[in-house]
Amino acid sequence: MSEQRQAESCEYLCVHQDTVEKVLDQMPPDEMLYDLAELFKVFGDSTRIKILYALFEEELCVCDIAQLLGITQTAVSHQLRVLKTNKLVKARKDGKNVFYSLADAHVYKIIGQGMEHIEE
Amino acid sequence: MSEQRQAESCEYLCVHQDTVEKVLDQMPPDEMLYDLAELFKVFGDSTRIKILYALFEEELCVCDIAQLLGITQTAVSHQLRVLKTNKLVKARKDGKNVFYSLADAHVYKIIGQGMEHIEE
DNA sequence: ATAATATATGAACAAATAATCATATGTGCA
DNA sequence: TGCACATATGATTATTTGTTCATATATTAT
Repeated sequence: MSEQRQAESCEYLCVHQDTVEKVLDQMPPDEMLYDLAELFKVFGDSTRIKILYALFEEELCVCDIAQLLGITQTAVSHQLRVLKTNKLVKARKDGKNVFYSLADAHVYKIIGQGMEHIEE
Repeated sequence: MSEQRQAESCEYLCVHQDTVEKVLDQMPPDEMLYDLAELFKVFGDSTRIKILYALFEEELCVCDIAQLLGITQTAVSHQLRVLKTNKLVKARKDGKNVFYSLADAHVYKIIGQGMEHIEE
């Protein structure tokens, strides 16, 4: 069926068939590219970026983050859930508080690379 | 005004004030974090990720990309515009064709870091 | 047990966005 | 000049998504 859609999409065939096939060979599976987009989507929101950046320094509880960013506790909780689901932060419960911290070093690296790009 | 919202956001002050202030000191300006989110938003769509990945190999014209991904030329053009606006791809005109290629090495690096994270 | 606080969650709403359709622009060729 | 093709663009629409509001859950102290 993918063949059909391709046929529809480009009727007049300017296409360099050999090039297209070569590139197609080296493309990762669709599912992986989809997951990758999903990951970047998580970074693609300023509230979540701010949360991640705040956690660069040290672990913070939900209410700390809310005050830090000047947004409601509810909004923070929702976004923390997104970040946690995508394994970008981890949670540590301590009494009534839940302290969040970065899950691993990839978060630094990804954000770092992004920073480099916009600083041009 | 930011002060007011902060006060509203956390009425019961579980907040560790010293920690919050320390983190606040080290946060980049809001505008930068906003730009950063905008950049990642561009990577946060599977069509655009596929286009970028396809361009890893070599430059491609619009119609090549359309066939490669099995989507319409119009959809490709729209997304290429987003990518170009954000300086992730550059265009080279050759007769009726417009060939697109990656704008710089950051694209590789950012996607590479993302890949590392999902491969776990 | 009850009250107070910290966090989480579900539903609803508003804003953002990606694809589609129709059409415009630009380029090469007869 | 006129036609065919490659790409771009504007408007519309359907979907996604972030916030808010109301409320639920969990923990501590009285």
